[in-house]
Order: sequence, then C-alpha cells, then structure tokens
Amino acid sequence: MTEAPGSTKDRVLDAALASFGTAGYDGTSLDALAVGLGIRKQTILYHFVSKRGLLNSVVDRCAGEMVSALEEALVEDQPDGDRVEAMVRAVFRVALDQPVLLGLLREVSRPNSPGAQRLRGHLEPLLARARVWTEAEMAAGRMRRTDAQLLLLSAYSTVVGVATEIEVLRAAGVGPTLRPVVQRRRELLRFLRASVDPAT
Amino acid sequence: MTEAPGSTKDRVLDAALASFGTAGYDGTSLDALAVGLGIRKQTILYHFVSKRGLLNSVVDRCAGEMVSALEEALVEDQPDGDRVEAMVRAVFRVALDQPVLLGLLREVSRPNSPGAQRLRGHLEPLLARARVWTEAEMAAGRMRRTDAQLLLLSAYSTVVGVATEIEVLRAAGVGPTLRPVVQRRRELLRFLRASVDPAT
DNA sequence: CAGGCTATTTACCACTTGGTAGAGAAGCGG
DNA sequence: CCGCTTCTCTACCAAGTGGTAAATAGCCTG
Repeated sequence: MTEAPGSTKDRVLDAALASFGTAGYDGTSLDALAVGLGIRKQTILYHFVSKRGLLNSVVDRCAGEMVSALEEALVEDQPDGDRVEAMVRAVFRVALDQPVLLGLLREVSRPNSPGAQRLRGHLEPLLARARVWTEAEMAAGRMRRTDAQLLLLSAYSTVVGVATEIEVLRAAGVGPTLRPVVQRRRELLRFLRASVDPAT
Repeated sequence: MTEAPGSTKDRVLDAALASFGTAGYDGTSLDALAVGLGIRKQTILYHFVSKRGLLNSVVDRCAGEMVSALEEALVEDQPDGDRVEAMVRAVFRVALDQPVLLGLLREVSRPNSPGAQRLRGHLEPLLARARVWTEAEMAAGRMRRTDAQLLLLSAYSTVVGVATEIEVLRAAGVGPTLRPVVQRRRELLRFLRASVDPAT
C-alpha cells in the first residue's frame, strides 16, 4: 500500500508536509504546491480528492512515523533502562532529522485546527499505554504520585515545545550547531526526572 | 493615544486578536471579521490601512500588555523575593485572564510568520535585561553556570508552552478547572528551580 | 451657515482560491 | 488492434480574497 518514494504521490506528500509545517494549512495553496513540483494542481486533487484529504494523508504518514519511532524506543525495555530518556531521545532525533515534522505537529495540534482531531486519533492509543505504565510506576513507588494523564500531557507539551524550539532557533540563525541541542536535551531530562522523582 | 475601549477601532482589535489567535492570520478574513462586528470590511481598512497593518497593531498592543505585566512582576524586588516565580505567576495570570493572547503568541512566534519579527522587536529589550540579570546571578553563584541566552530562551519557550497548553486543555473539554492549572504551575516552578539550582 | 475633518458606507476590481468536467496519453492483457 | 485502467493534462467556474475610489453623514470650529 505504501507508495514508492519518488512517485508523484510521494513527492506531493513531502512538499505538502514542508508547506503545511512552515506556512500552515491556510497559508498553503494547491497551485503553489503544484508549481513547486512542476506539475498541475489537478494532479494533486486526483491523488488526494481535496485539500483536506491531502492534509489528512500528511498527518497520517507523519503520525505513523512519530508513533513508530516512539514505540521503537519503548520496546527496548532493558530492565533498568530509563524509558523516559529513551522517548526524549527519540523525539529529539526526529526533531533533528526532520524538523519540518515538528512544524506540522505544531500547526496541527492547535485546537480547532483541521487535522487536530485526526492527530489525536493517532496519538491516543499511545497515550493510553503510557498512562497505564505511568500509573503502574506510581503504584510501585518509583514515581511521585500525581495525576498521570496530566503529567503525561505536561511532558508531551514540554518535550514537543522544546523540540520545536530547535526549529525556531535554526530559523533565527543560531545555526544547526549540535551543542545547544544536546545541552537543551540534558536540561529537559533533568526537568523530567525532577518532576517525577518520588522524593521531595 | 490609546483608543477608548468600546470604540470601533478597539472592538476591531479585540475581534482580530481572537481570530488571529484561534484561526491564524491566513485563516482570518477581513470580511468575516467585519460581519462578526456588524460593520463593513472597509471600515477596518480605514483604521488599519491593510490586513498586515491590523496584525501589527494587534501584536503591538498584546506585546505591550505582556511586557508591562512582566515588568510589573519584576519591579517588586523584595530582596529575597523569587523573581522567577513572580514572572511565571505573571505569565500564568495572563494565560488565565486572556487565553486568546497566548493563542496569538503561538501563532506569531512561528518563524517566517508575519509579525514574528515585530514581536521579537518588542521582546528583545526585555530579554536583554533578563540576560544581564541572569549573568549577574551566575557570577554571584546563586545560579548554575550555563549559557544565559539559551537558558532564558528555554525558560521562555517552556513557560509559554505550558501556558498555551492550558488553552488546549480548555478546548479539549478538560474544563477551566483551576486545579490542574495550579498543579501545572507548581510543576513548572519545580522544573525551573531544578534547572537553575547551583547544586547538582 | 460654510468648510473642513473623521468615520463609515456602497460599489467595484483584479486576482487567487479549491474544485469540477472532460480530454488525451501511456501502459497492458486479451 | 481493442478496451480497460491509471495518470496527467487543459479549460473553466463560482466563491472569496485584500484593496481602491468615491460618496455620504455627523460633528466641531470659524
């Protein structure tokens, strides 16, 4: 079912991701997208019925990548391996490899945004799993007792916010230097640990 | 120079803030804005020359409110008063009183967004002041030594991200309950302190 | 009352938007 | 060669976009 990379459909998806992530949904025109690809707008509409359909496809693909990256990080459960750290590293890797993806996430995670609901649909099962795990950790005394759902949402928004910030910094000309990114990740991990530490 | 509240110009600014913050700049049409106010689109253009001019005015007003709220929190420098906490409280107060303002901040702080540069222009002097203060704290050993600019940017993005999250939660139907907000603020403060603590 | 200012209106305009209809073209199995 | 499917194209369209020009009304000052 997956389209071969290099096919027209796939090229459209790439370009759409970049445009939605930077210019936003409303700021993206099918004409401009098509011109940038050297094709006609109607070709896009042939593959994805409507602009909304295109957004849905882009969201589906990106959510898929994101979720699989996170699940991959979760599977490797070395007994005392820090799952939280694994997940943060996964998100940061994505943020560095495909910064545009974070742009889309930012765009689409705005309430009332088209595609927001669809994104939630993809992330919800992951969130549910994480909640179960978190509550188990709390019950075992390895995590400070608090509202699991709220804690996860906080962690999510914080991680994504920080990762997004990398993109902003890059745009601001601070450059793709690796140093601040690594430092930032270290600070974030310090935060998450402190926020979860059963002591205090 | 300030427009009397209730005047047409001021009503337009309010409506524009709400629309820009929720639907985004491109998602806002002058016609729809005018209809919502019971006036004609050309009246808007009379007061603010162009759509871009309207955005600039909205950004100016909001940045002004934000900056003054922060400066007010900074002025009260009781000797051992925690300035960081004061600022966080100020931001959260804004987030609760005028959630739309956070929406605008989110929209306009996207790189390549119209108005992003203008926003930076407003926030930069505040950032400069904060940097000087932070470096002094570091020199005095009251804060862990690190890149001040980077630390501030991190803190900024984190605080704004968390505050924005409140709006998201509200939209998600989690409701305007005060409890999670307070809890979230407490967690955030814990983070900022840990991130700044000279020990560790 | 005259005359200028401010504010809001009606009437248009050039252009872009997403989307429809239908025609070719390219490949492929019979 | 035919007919079928898949893909891309040209040609159009109705609706909406931001913006210009000019008319009208109210109001204060002289």
